[in-house]
Amino acid sequence: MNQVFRALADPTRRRVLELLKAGPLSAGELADQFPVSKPTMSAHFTVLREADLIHAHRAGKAIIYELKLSVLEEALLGFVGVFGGAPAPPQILKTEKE
Amino acid sequence: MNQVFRALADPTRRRVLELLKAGPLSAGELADQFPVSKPTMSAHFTVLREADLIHAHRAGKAIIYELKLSVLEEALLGFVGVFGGAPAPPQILKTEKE
DNA sequence: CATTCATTTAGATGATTTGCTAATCGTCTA
DNA sequence: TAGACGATTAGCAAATCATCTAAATGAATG
Repeated sequence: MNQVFRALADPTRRRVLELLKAGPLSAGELADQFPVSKPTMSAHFTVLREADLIHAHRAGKAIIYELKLSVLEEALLGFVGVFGGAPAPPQILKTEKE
Repeated sequence: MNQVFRALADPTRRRVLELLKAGPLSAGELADQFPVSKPTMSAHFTVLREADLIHAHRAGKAIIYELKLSVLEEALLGFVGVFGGAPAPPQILKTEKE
């Protein structure tokens, strides 16, 4: 869980997760969305992978990343859950894609 | 919001928030719970204050800290909420907003 | 099988973070 | 008003982080 919060501390990495929520993308497709070099993006992917927030697999020359939504939700909701007090958090925002 | 995630990236600071959820505590009472020096804890409090996650007020010699639960919940639930199902928000890659 | 393409690894650098000790700042109290 | 007390600020060292360019790797293709 510490690694999840570490990973989430960087805006670039949070944005990567947001892009990935729409569906899997290759390292290159992701990198194209940011104003930093590909090696830098590769390092960000490593941090996200170590936090178990994304999963990678090779498809030909490309490497495809996909979001592990349940890990993200469990970490964040789990932490917020500790603070059970005020307005009850709606727990309905699970995997309701369309 | 970036500052909130930055603040949450450190385990000591997350633990401070958890201790504070039970009620306000002075800087010294908080510091007693951790194996680091008081100046170091003071620096952590500064980070939490800058993220607007805690509020400080003086009571005699002591400085009392209390959790701002709504700020924490809004940041975390707000972020998790983005992962509810809607398509990726069109956003420009300039990183950072505040 | 040499080349090209997608991505990662290596190695370096400047910025930021975390931690310390020593010194200082407010506030209370004898 | 002089200490004592709780906490913060100053100043510094060590570790980590985000970033870069150049080089290496793995897989497809002519």
